Amino acid sequence: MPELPEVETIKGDLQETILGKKILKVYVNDPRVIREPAPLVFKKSLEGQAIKNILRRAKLLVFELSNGSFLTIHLKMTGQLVYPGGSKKSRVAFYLSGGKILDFNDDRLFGELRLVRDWKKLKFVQGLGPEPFDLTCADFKDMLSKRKTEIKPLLMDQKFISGIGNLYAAEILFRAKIHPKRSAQSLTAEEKEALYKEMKKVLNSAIKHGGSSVDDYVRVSGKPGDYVRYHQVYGRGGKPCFLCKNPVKKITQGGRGTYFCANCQN
DNA sequence: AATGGGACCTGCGCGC
DNA sequence: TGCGCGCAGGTCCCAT
Repeated sequence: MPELPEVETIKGDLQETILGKKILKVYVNDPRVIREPAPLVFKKSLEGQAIKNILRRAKLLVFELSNGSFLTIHLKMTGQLVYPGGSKKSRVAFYLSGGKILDFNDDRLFGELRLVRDWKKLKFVQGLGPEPFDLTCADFKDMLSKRKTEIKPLLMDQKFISGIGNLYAAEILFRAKIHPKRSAQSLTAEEKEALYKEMKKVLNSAIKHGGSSVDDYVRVSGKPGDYVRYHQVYGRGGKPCFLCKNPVKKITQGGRGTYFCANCQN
């Protein structure tokens, strides 16, 4: 599940491999992933464009093209970008200058590709909350004080703060020793500060280790990210907590699985 | 504002 | 061996 660290890793990988290359041909093998414009227009408009820049906002990748338009890619759950590619299973194949192929793979077809004039005008982008690394601790504390909702779903709310998903919300809360069902505004000043610090630490460390390869996520090279070995709770239901040895619990919050240690997180 | 559910999808692991 | 089922979670959308 690509979250901020995975998408940031992919951005870096792409910058090292395909930045400046020209898109010669686009093969849309499954039109369902092309959200706008119509798949044939998407293909024809992209062909001939060079990739001038690659950005990330929240979990969205943005390619700036030579004619000033933007290709946006949201990997959602199972999307992958692989280079050099050439898989028969690719949903979209981009033939690049230099003779190699960039594959967009996506088993579950949740991914979304768009070609737009101005990516910042996308409704999804307009609704995004601040990037975790753009926030001061004071801002963050203030934002938390105004919300009564449970802290874990709130961390995953892209309108509140952008880039954190189910996996990193669990890991951050464990390290901050905060129970996932606590109301945001019930947190003490110390807890809010711990949450802010651990949020940045976890995200930075995950980026440094190339993200977490659970399920389908791989780096652009096809190799896994390394951060799974630092996971404390995610995916460890029933296994002993690394700190206190009590079994890690799994509950459902907002329809999503939440892993936590009921002894260490209060 | 908050909360809960369904929808979009497919691959996987489970029980039988 | 194979079948049916539930589950995985990012985002949108609707209902309450």
